[in-house]
Order: sequence, then structure tokens, then C-alpha cells
Amino acid sequence: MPTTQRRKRAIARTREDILEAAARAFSRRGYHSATMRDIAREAGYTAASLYTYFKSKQEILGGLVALVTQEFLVKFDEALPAGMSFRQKLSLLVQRQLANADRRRDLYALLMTLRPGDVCLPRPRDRKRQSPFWHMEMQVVRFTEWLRENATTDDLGGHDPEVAARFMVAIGHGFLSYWVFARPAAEPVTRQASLILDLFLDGIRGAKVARTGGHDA
Amino acid sequence: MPTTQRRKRAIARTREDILEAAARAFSRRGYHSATMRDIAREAGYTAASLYTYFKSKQEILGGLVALVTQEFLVKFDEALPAGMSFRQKLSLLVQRQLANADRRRDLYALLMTLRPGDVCLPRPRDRKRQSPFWHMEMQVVRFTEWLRENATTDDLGGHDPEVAARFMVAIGHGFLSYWVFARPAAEPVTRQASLILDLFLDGIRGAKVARTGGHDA
Amino acid sequence: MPTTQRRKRAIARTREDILEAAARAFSRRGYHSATMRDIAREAGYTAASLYTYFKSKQEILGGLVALVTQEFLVKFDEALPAGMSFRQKLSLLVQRQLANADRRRDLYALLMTLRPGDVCLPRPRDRKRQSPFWHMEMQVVRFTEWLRENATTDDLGGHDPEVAARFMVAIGHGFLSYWVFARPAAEPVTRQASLILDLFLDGIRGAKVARTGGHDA
Amino acid sequence: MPTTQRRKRAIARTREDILEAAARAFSRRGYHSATMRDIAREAGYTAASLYTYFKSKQEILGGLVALVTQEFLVKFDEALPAGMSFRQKLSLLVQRQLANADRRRDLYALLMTLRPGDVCLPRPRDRKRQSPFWHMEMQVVRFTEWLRENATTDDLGGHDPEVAARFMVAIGHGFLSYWVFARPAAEPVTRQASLILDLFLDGIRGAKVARTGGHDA
DNA sequence: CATGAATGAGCATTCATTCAT
DNA sequence: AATGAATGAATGCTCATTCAT
Repeated sequence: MPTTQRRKRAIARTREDILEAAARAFSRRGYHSATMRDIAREAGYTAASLYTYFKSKQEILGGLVALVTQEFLVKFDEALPAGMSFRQKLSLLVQRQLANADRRRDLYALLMTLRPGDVCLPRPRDRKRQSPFWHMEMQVVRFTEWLRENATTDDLGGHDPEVAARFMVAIGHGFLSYWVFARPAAEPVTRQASLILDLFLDGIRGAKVARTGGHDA
Repeated sequence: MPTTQRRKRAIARTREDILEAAARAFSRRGYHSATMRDIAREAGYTAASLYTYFKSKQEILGGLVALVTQEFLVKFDEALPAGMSFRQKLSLLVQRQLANADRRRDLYALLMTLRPGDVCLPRPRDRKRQSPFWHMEMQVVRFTEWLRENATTDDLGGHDPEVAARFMVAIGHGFLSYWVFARPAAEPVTRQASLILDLFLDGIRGAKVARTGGHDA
Repeated sequence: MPTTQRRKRAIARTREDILEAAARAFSRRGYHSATMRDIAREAGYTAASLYTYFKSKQEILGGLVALVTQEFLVKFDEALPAGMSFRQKLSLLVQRQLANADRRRDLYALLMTLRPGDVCLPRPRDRKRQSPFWHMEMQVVRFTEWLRENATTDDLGGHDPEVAARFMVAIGHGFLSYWVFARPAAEPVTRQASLILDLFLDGIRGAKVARTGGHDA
Repeated sequence: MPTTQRRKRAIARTREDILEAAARAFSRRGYHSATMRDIAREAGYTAASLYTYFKSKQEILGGLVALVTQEFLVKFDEALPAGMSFRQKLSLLVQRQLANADRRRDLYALLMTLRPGDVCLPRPRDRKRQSPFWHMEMQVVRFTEWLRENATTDDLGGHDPEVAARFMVAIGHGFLSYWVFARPAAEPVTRQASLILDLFLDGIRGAKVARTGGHDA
């Protein structure tokens, strides 16, 4: 029945609206300081109404984390054009992730400040990852997998893929933490993909060729 | 009068004790979730007593931030033996900072999770830096200065010193965020100085020479 | 018009269903703790629907009270076979009331726990009776009347009929409060009619004749 | 140290004050409807202060229940003059209990309206008694014991002591529930000891000798 | 100086009730 | 008639902070 369908749609949309509102509220005041009223005001509802869509404040956070995680992971599954060099594939991936981060600046900032007890994921399968930096760890894990599939030993200069992953994620967060709160808002982080790529591959001292740049976009 | 002196000493020491206690409490439960009672219990006092030494919870945090900042900055002022190459000087600095981070693991982790409103520094001269990543920004600023004094354009491969600073700080935080919460505790972060240095200078792909490593310790 | 008739019937039936559901919900969780949702779930409706049939939660309770009261009072109006002794008439009445109580165990238990403000009867003619033990008082009043009509001074050993009534009601409630929550469910309270009668008439010390019992069933 | 002693006294007294206040608040509005603020207002404190003395609302109720239970039980342990008849001993006990009930009218009324989940006794040794009529059952249990020690089979007309106990407790509650809420306050219930005793022993029909009464006071 | 006690402000959550569909 | 959604009004409880002792 179309009525049921429409209703489900409406609910899903409202849930999304609330999540967006929560993202704003949380990133403005922090998870603990933001109140249900803050979120509600931001979403155009009353606090009580939020409970129609989420069981608790924690569940809202869980929804947010799941959302960002999902958006992060999906970029790894998107197809890569055949015949690309490692550098080109990596460049594409970084571009995609930075586009994500661009859209979700405050959410990324929020996730970086969460504590273990704060997040209570829907499927708590991997307790080991419930660290205050759960988000970062999750990224490291997935990126490590990706490197194992897409990089040769030589591409990584003989480094352990996990070290490489941690290195890349660290660079990302490092620059992100700057962009996220820069006022006025810094230029889109996607512009920085090339820089990040160069630093990741060749370090600050760099390879001359690499830094003449842009030929991999 | 010596009595006054002794008193001042005693007060200073108690303040330090409380800060240490707060560091433990904050890093265990997070700044907002940790209560004054938590801190007091950890310090062997009652909550009310803390107000003899600090005006508010926020001021305790301020003290903590100032402490870590101070410890961070002082490493930049310690003398560097003459005649060292850039790599050697940098290596020494990184060693010193990692030693700091080793001693203050949880505090560093705490600082990474703070939000703009949380920190209210004694001397709020630089409002622009009151970001959730204030700590990181502060490090970038000082490290940028250091690079301007100690690195040639060539040492940085032609990169802007601020970019280089941000790059280094990001690497540091990235690896730190892993070490800090690794259970069982990861090996002393100082061991990683060499790896960090290599990645900073030559990236993941690395320079062969650089990675045969250890000749700069 | 028959349609109107049918509608009225349907409404009346739904009201009864809701009252039965409310009886279950209230007796399980207590009047205040039971929510409109509890009642609705028990009745197979949603909370909002209940408002089609009752103006408020309090009115549902009122309906319930009226129902039990009605069932209680009607037993006093049922004809008594002619030529019965006082003991026989009393026995019959007690039997009938215990049969009621048997069917409405939890409802009786509920009524015993109500507070003055809880009940708001449809016809609030007698404010004096709005006690937490309104139910009990109502029983006393009616039973007093009955005794005035059916008992001689001698039957009551010269006691004031109201005292006798209160005595009887007290015994009833005392035993009921045990039976109601006994797990596993005690045997039907009707079995106890004889005991109650004996205690009422002759006390614990009893009259030998009375306790050889059963000749009045 | 006297200071510690005094403090302990002060705390104990405040706890008692709060319990008295809670007794008033609970008996006025019922356990669930009475708010912590109600209790606090009644006690001359703020709601937050109550938590210095009691861990929760439920614990306040627990304290109240324990108090009344304690006062009830202690009357069974007070010595009975030697050489008394069963009737005389029983009379004394009833007098004492009615004196209790007189002082604690509203508390008794409160206890009668509690539900299983409401009460959470400090020592939850006997889960079986956690009925909505826990209070009544507790009285039955203790009174049964007392009868086993102080009454001959003949004194109870051959009845099971538990039946006798339930009978007595029922009479007590029955009359109490009337006195408790009678407005204006009925005459002290102690006056009624003799009536209760007669009804318990000889029923409404009574024994002529018993009702010429008063020779056992 | 240390602290037990007191408190105002606030928060997540619940629930009876309303109303548009 | 039935209901999903929305909400105002509470409510128990927490906590940073104050202050008399």
C-alpha cells in the first residue's frame, strides 16, 4: 500500500533530519554538552518528539556514527577504473574521502572527540575497536585492507601496510582538524588531495617529480 | 619569611597533586563526565577542598593544558648540540617530544578530545586558537617557528614550513592516538622516533638511504 | 434506526473491552504506573483510540470502579428465598459476594490500593466517601443497610449494624488480600464462605455448633 | 570524639525528619504521585539535599517501611506480666499495636496501598513476602508465631493459628482503614481495643459475658 | 585549610493528551 | 473510528559550586 510506503519514507526522512540536526548540535557543543532540546530546536521539534524516532540520545549518536562509517566504507567499494597505477588509485580514493570529509566536516570533528562509553554501536561486534579513537581505528583497519589489495610491497617502500594506513589516516586527520574549524572556512579539502598524496608517498623532502603535481587527478 | 615560602611551596605542590589526579580522572572518564568528586577521590581530598586551589573545574583543566603546553614548549628551548644536520636536530626534537608524550599519554589523549568552550586558558590572548584542536594548533605554531629557524628551504623540499609543521604534528597525533589506548600498552613511543622521522622526511615510499636508518639516534 | 442501535452496542462493547484491559493493566502495574499504552496494548488498540471511548485515564478508572460497585450492589438486590434464617440469608449473600470477588480478584486488589484523588466517580454526590478506602466504605454503607433490613438486634449480639458491617467487610478484605496475590492461586474464595461466616458470627473461639458447619450452604 | 558523635546524631535526626516528611507527603499524595520536591518542601530542604541522606526515592520508602515494621515487631517482644490469661495477654498486645497505629495513621494507610515493585527492603531476604500487601502478610506471620507461643488450641477454638492471625490482622486493618481517613479524626483507636478483642474472640453474635466487657483493660 | 551539608540549575526521559489524516 | 505523530508538563536524579563550622 502506498500509504505505508509514504509513511516509511517520511519516518526515514525525519530520522535523517534529526541526525543532521544532531550533527550540528553535537559539533557545536560537543556530545555531552548538547542537550536533547538543542537537537530538537535545531531539528524544529520538541525534545519529546525525538523519542518517537530514537530511543535515546545515545542512539542518536549511534546513528550518526553508523552514518559516517557507512559513508566512509562505501568509498572503498566503489569501482576503480582499470589500468591505473597505485598512485592514481590512491589519488582517487583520497579524493573521494576528502569529498566526504568536506560534506561532513563537523561530524568528523565530533567523532574525533568521542570517548569509549559514548558510542554504543548498533552491532557491537568488535569491542576491541571501542576506543576513544574508534573512528580513526576503523579507518586504519579498512585502509590497511585496501592497501593489501591494491599496493605492492614496493609501492609502500617495504613498510607494513598497517603502518602505511596509520600514516595516511594520521595525515588526513591532521589536516582535517585544521580545516574543520578554520574560520572562515578553508577552501574545500579536496583541493588538498594532491598535497596529501605527495606527503604520504614522498614525505616533506619529497621527490621533485611528484611535486610538480596534478598529473594524477 | 620562610613560613610564607613554605606555605607557597605546599600550595604549589598540592596544586600539582590535584592536576595529576585530574589528569587521571579526565583521561579515564573524559572532561565532562569526570566529576569534581572523581578528581577529589583520586587526589585524596573532598570535592570542596579542590576549590581552595582552583576556582573551578574549568580552571583545573586550564592548569592541565598549561602544564602540558609548557612541557611541550620547553623542549624547543633546550639547547641543541652544535654542528648537527637538520635530520639530526629534528631527530633530537622528536625524541624529546615523544618522551614527553610517553609520560603524559592520557593527558595527550584528553587534549585531543577537548572542545572549544572547554578550555579557558589563563591568558586568553589568542582567541583564534581556541579550537577543539587548540592543542594541535599550538604545536603547529611552535613547530613552524622552529622550522623557520632550523630548516632550509631545501630541507623541507620547498614546502611551506607551516605545512611541514602540520604534517609532522599530524603524524605525531596519528601514531599517538594509537599508542595511547593500545592495550596492553604499546612499547615506549620513543622507539618510534626513527619511523616517524623517516615518514616525515621521505614518505611511505621512502628513500633507500633513510630507511637503513638508526644513524641519527 | 437499527444502525444507531448497533453502533451504540458496538461502542458499549468496546468500552467494556477497554475496561477489562484496564483491569488487567492496572492490577499488574498499579493505577499510576500503568500507562495508557499498557491499557491500549492489552485491549488491542493504540493509546489514542482509548480517547474515543473515555475522556481520560481517570475516567477509565471511574468506569472500572462503577463496574465493580455495580456488581457488588446488585447482589444485595437479588431476591432471597423466603423463610430463611439470618445465618442462611447471610451465607447466601457472602457466597454471592465471594463469587464476585473470585471473578474480579485483581480488580478488588486494585481498588484496595487507590488513593482519594485517584477516583473521580461519574456522579460525585458523596464527597465524604472519596477516601482511599472509598470502596471499602461503600461496601460498609450498603451492608449496613442490608443488616438493618435483615438482622435483628439479637442476630448481631446487640452490636451497632455499622460495626457489624465494618467487621464483615474487614474480614472479607483481610482474607481477600491474601487470596488475591497467593501464588499459585488459592482455591476459589467461595470455599471460604463458611469459614468467614463462622468467624463473623462466633469469632475465633467459636460456637461448637457453628463450626460443625456446612449446613447452610 | 564528640564532634563525630554529634554529627552522627545530626545525620540520624535529619534522616528521621526526612522520613517524617516523606510519611506526610506520601500519605497525602500517594507514593508515586508524591515528588521528591514534595518531600523536600515538607522537610524544609531542597530536593537535591534529600540525596545526601537517601540514595533514592525508593530508599526513602524503604526506610519508612523498615521503621513501621520495626515499631510493629518490637511490640511483640515487650515483656508480658506473668500470670495473665490468653485474653489478657491478647488485650495488652492489641492495645500496644493500636497505640502504634494511632501514632502512624497515615503511614499505615500508605503501606496498605503499596505495590510489589514499590518496596525494596534493605534486607530482601524473603521475596515471597513482596506482595502488594507485604505489610499485612508480615503482620500475619509475626502474629501467627505469637499465637503459637501464647495460645492453646482451645483459646483459638481449634482454628489454625495462621487463620486466627489473618482474622485478627484483617479486623485491625478493617477498622484502621476507617479511622485513618475519618475526618474529623476519630477518637483514638486504642479506645476500640476492647471491641476488637470481643469480635475476634466471640464474633458479632458474641458471648454475653465477654461484652459486659472492660474487665481486661 | 578541610569538609559536610546545602542548593540552583539542568538533563534525559516519560506520559497523558491532542489532532490531522 | 483509528492512529501516528507531536508536545507540555513533569520527575527523579546529578553536579559544580558555596559556605558555615
